[in-house]
Amino acid sequence: MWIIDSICQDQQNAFDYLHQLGEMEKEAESAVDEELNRWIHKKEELIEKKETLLCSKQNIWSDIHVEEAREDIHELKSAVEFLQSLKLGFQKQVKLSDFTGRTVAIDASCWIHKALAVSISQSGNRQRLADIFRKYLLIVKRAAMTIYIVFDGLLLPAKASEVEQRQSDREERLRKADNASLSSKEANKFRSQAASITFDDISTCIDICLEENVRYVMSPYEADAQITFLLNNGYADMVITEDSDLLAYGCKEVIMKLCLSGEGQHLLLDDILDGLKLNFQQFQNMCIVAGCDYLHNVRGIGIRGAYKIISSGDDMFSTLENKGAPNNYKDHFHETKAVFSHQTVFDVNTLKTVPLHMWESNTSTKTKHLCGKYPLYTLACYVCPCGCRMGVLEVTCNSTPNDSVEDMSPKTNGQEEIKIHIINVEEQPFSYNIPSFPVMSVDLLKVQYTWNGVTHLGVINAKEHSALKVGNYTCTSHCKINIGGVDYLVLWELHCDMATSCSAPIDPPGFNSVFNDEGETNVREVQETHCLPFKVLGTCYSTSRQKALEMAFDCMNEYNRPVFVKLKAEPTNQHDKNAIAVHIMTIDDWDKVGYIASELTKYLHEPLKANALDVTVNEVRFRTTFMLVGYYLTIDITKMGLWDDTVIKASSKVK
DNA sequence: CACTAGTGATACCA
DNA sequence: CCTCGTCACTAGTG
Repeated sequence: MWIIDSICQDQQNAFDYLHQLGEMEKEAESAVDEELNRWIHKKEELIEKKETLLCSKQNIWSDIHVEEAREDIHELKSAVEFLQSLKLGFQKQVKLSDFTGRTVAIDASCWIHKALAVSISQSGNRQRLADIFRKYLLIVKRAAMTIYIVFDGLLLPAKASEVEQRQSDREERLRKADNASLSSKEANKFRSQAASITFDDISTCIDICLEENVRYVMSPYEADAQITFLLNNGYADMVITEDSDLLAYGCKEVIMKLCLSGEGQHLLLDDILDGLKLNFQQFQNMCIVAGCDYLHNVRGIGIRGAYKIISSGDDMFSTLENKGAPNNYKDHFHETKAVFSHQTVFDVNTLKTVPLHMWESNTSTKTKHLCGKYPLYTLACYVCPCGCRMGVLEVTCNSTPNDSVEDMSPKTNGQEEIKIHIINVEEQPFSYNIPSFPVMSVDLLKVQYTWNGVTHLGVINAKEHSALKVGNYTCTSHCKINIGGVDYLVLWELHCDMATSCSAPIDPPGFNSVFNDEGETNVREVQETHCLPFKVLGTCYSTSRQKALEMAFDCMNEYNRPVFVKLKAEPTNQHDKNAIAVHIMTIDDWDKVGYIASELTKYLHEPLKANALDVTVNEVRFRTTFMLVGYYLTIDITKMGLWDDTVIKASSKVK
């Protein structure tokens, strides 16, 4: 604008100026060009860098097999769905009590994750984690099963993109949670989705295992491989887990989807193999061909495609190449197979890390590295099978698999009994942080003891043996430990040779005799009755209802004490004059926990008035699906004569 | 038609 | 600083 003005006022000057401007523009242009070139160059650099990164990402897949195996889970779930669709009937609904006396290995991570999600969605913090974890533990204990809890091991460096993706997902959810327009309840739900397991959480759960005298194993890498090892070597008979990938590892007997009522789905690998007419190797191949992360499935090959290829008996690699598999597919396939077969696990007997299955002699060193000999050292914790105390063992692995753990393995078997004489106990405990695992720390006391006439240095758990005196002891659980370059023997479990006091576990309060009989007598005397389950709605409406139901759950499952139910019409209910509320009594008071579905109330009013209904608890169920977390109640309503078909239909339709 | 890949919605009563 | 969802449905493909 101003230039037009000046043209009008002084043409010559203006033209000069325009000329100048033109020169300036030229300069500017070349400057822009330069800048542009710089950026183009930079872009090329970045692309190059990105390619290098991508390349190295492929090369270091050994480090990330934990992440990748996670992908398998997804695919294998569809494998199970597929099996279901074949209607093989391999899956049976069972109760845990059917397995009394068996030894079970449990994948702890699914419980922790579930419990954490519940805790945060309910209260916004992690406080209830311990509570819920213990509940799960107790239902297995109550079935009188021997337990091995298996925790996931050290985290390996994960794929950068994967981690970023997950991180951003989590941040997105947290951002949603901070949205002010949401109620605190909704916000907590978003937070629960963003929650991730921390070392503290694991520590909490380990403490619970110790308190409950439950053996646990810290797996060097994946819990799944560790569990498979326990099963293959007879340390456990069966598995409890949420994931079906245990089947692909070769676990024979799996219980999935265990809920707090003690019910779950029971799977036998042999049934599945029979049904599919495959041997185990073929089954495992099928699972891999159907796709996992670092060995992505060939586009267009899903679970059925994989099944067809495997069951046809043709050479699967040529078939897959025809379908567009990349050249290196075969190599990657074998590497995947190795991770499934030879992943490093912890041998609870020899206290060494070993491959899940022995290596074939001609396996390349490179492939061996892929299965978890990589870290310089790892750690395994266990509770000795004879006693109840924890043993800790530091296992150092060399980076070359061949001379893996020979030097560092303890000379003594941790379960072998030794008779010792303690001659000196230091007064001041010191805290020992277990290397590479930040949360595990124990307070130890240094002691001197003689064994076979030779004096040794040892340590004892300060908490457990605070009042330990000099004298003769039998040690039933011990392991070697190295502190500041000095070897000590950790004496986990000590029995004084003179005293034989043994504190029995405390039984839950015995309500049984008082209540057990009367609840059932009424039902039995009535003949020609018909019992129908009714779902109770609105149980998650308020925390008071949830609290009452939680109490009911504990009464039924922990104390074997009956819970009484009654129906109560609410003619004064503002929304529906026909409303029928459901009340339960646990200890001494009636609590309203929900309502009968509105479409069913009309069938109940008359017999209710006539006092002709008998109402009992069918089940209290704890559910943890997305956005739906809490205790749900189903009641049985029994009446004289048969329920009408319309009622049966309507009742089954509810929710 | 059989199968796969991708997407979106999911919850709380009377 | 820190681990995992699932179902039902649809559009697309060979």
